[in-house]
Amino acid sequence: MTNSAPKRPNINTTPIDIQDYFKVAISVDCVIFGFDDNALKVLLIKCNLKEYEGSWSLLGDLVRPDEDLETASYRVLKERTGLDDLYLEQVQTFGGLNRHPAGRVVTIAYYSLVNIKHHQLKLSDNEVHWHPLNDITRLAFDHKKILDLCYLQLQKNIQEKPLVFNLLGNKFSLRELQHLYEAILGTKLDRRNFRKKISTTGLLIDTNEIESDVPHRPGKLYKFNYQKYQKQLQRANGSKPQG
Amino acid sequence: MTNSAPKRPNINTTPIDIQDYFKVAISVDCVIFGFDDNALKVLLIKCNLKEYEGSWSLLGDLVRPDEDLETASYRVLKERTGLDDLYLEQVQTFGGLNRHPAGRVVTIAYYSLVNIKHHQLKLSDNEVHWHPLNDITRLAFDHKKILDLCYLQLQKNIQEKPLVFNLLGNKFSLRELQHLYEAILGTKLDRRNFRKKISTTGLLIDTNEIESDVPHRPGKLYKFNYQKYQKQLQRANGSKPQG
DNA sequence: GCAAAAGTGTTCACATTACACCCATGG
DNA sequence: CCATGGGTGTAATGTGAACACTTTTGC
Repeated sequence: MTNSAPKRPNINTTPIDIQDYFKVAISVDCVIFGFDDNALKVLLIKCNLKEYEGSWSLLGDLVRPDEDLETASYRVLKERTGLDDLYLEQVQTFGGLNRHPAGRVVTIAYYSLVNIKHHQLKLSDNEVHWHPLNDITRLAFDHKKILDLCYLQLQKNIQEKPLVFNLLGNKFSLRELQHLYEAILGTKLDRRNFRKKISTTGLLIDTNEIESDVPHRPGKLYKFNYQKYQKQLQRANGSKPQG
Repeated sequence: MTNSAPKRPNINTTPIDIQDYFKVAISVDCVIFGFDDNALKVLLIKCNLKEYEGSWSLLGDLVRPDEDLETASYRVLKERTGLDDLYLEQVQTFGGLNRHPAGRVVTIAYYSLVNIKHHQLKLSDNEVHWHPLNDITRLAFDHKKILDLCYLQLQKNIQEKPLVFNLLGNKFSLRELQHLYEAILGTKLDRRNFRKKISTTGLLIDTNEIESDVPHRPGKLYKFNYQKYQKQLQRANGSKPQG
């Protein structure tokens, strides 16, 4: 913000009533990624605006007058997935003039990663469905653009921050984890190199359990070491360059 | 966004008139970095709100009703520096409830890099000044938080994208460039490794000129190879993982 | 000739890549 | 016994970090 109108008339050369500025609505849109059947999926809802009848859209809502952006995005996440202990990352803000038929709506995009199996029963609203990312070609509003950017952001982040564990169950095999990485990155990975890389992070805890019900030799099951991850994060931030 | 109120009453459990949502203002705030005297600087303006009298703030303005976010941010940049051929990067959006005394103002933060010498004469508004980044301890509103985040973003970006050349003159020596990197990263760099690294990018053009008026052996002067950089960008984006 | 910075290569540690075989399980 | 994936190591290559001496110029 905002050294706006009063004492600096040179900035706003065309005089506009200050009240004309306060006619925007803010929304949040959440790109909620899930992982199932070795495919990345996104939670979408049937759009209820006649302009986009039959289209799907991201999960979003207007930000309430008494609500800050984070509160709103976590509210949407909670309302749609029942989950409230997840990480939401702000990605970008979209403010095109005609992106919403109801008026000027500026939207802030967030993404989150959820375990499909953990909350699928809470999807009470049957207009909400998981869609394979690769099948999504069109969405309402500018939501396809938002989705693409959030996916790109996810691809970037996975290299630095192994937060993708949220997409898997509490316990998982290295195969599941590798398939997840492959789905996100859109590439095949070398099994031995992948396991070495993961193992050097030291972020996996061997549960001493193995898979069952797999039609092949069962793999070991691991848990994510959240504590150790938190400590690593703190160390990393503590040793940042000055500033 | 925005599957807002009408047909999905379960989302908004407390009924709020749709018009209550359209009472927000949007602003852009630009963190304009410059480089001079081997120090990173930021362009600040004296805040003209009585609530923050005497404080400095970032350069920002309300987004006009008929203006999208990019247009607004480039307008602010142009108005304050006279420059219109620069790169502006959106960093994050800040929407805290009480961040602005005039009402709910959600601001989108951008940063840009400008050459101080190239535009200093155009700073007609004498309430606008360059401030060494390291001297800035307080700003109006939440602008210190915004500044810190933009600086962090700049530090991240410099590793991947050598856009910082905008901070230097058309021709520059490797010493100037290294000092710039050191100022941004807040660290000392090894001269030989730095020159090797820069030289392998192939993005410098030897102008066959040398410095003058330096009290030591003059260094070669280089130009940034924008064309080659653009091509590298395109190649990099073309070979992205599928999506 | 002195101060100050330009210019220049090698070595080492570490990370990334490519690559192949035997093992355990379910069917 | 067959199919499927589990589990494992090594060599080659590339990348980042550390490090010292000679050269050129202004003063």
